[in-house]
Amino acid sequence: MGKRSYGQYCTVARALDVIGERWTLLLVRELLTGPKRFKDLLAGLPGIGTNLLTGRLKALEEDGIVRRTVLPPPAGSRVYELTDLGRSLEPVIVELSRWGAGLLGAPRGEEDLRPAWAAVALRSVFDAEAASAPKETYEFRIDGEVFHVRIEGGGVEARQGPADDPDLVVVGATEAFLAVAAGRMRPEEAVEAGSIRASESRDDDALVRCLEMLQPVASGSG
Amino acid sequence: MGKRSYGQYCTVARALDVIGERWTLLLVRELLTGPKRFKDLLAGLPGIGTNLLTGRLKALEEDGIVRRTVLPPPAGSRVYELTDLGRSLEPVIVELSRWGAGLLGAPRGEEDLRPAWAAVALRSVFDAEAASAPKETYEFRIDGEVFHVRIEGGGVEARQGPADDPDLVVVGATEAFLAVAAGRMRPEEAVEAGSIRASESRDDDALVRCLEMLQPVASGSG
DNA sequence: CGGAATCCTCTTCGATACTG
DNA sequence: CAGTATCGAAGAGGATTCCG
Repeated sequence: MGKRSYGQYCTVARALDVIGERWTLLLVRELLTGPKRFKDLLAGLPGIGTNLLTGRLKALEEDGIVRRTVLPPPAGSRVYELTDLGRSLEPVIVELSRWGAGLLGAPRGEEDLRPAWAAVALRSVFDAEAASAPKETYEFRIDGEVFHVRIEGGGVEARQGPADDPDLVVVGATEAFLAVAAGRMRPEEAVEAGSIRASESRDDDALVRCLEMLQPVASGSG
Repeated sequence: MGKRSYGQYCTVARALDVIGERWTLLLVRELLTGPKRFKDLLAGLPGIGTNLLTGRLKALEEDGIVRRTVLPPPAGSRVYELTDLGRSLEPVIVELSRWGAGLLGAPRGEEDLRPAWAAVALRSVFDAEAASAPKETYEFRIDGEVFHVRIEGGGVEARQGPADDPDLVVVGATEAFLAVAAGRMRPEEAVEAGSIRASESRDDDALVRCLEMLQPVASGSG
């Protein structure tokens, strides 16, 4: 069966023909921070069901957005990762994240909460400020999971795993990072309250610079 | 019945909870160029069905993205328009459009084709170059429908209707504009082939500047 | 463990017809 | 025109099972 299409010769419609179905962009979000195994994806997409995940992955593979690979030893696990075309969806996710940040109030009852989602939100906040930022690398330890954000040449990369030689290591809870990224809490508040703290820092200014980049969102988004 | 939600405390998921359903972002695309009546929306979203359009509009109204208004006299028609929150979705549409441009080949058999979609695609191309651009206004007459693009202070606005005092008026066919916006055809080619032409211009350089802004995409997107 | 396939129920979609 | 009502078709989603 051919997939459903809007049947419009339009750039936006064509994009949505490919990545507009339910779960698809969240699947891309999961892969944005690095390759993932099938069961990792299942865990990051609560409620999707194995059949649907299989179907989406197959469609994305056919469209050249996702690729199956085997991780180098000693891992050796079969994983899914984004192709270049898939990674070029990053600006879409970033804008969605920035828009969604304004709608994100307090967690509702029984809503899932994962460290990786805070990493994506942080990435979209830094993205807005990266143009005027110096080259810098931050490591985030969010509820035990480790990510790093590299800011360089106006671009931003957020990936899972530790950074080598980070300028700053920040430790905190998922909800605190999300509250800051969504502009619900000023970064200094979070630091003062102890829900976010610098654990290692190359120089004292690194934390200040990091917080300054997170700052504009708090005031900017209405 | 509450609407379906991913149930994730995540900025991206929250955005998709609101605008992730089928047709919703295309509906926003339609309103991006200005207020529209119900039947205009139906015409711009072939295949949607009246019940679904009604439902989507109602949901968007409840979420503060769309507002019902009456156009000032002599029009006096009931229309739907974007709120500020709705308009802030523009970056999302722009990025989707830029991503989709790379996938947009030649029109497939029986695909719909509307002038307004070319206007949206043009807007997303200009958006990338607006930061370094001077203040300028272009009027586009696409298969008889009139739009204008205003570039000012790094921002871009694309709306339906004529511009007052445009620096340049460009006339052409929908498909030609889309081919250029998608990078399938270099702007000078389109001009040489006569499928796009300047009908009025404040100075001779206006067309050159306009084409230069359209140029980088042709080479940039694979 | 990593997935694919099946079954069943529910919701949503999409097209048409109908009403204020 | 601007919607509501209706109904068959398609997709979502949860459980379970099978296979390598």
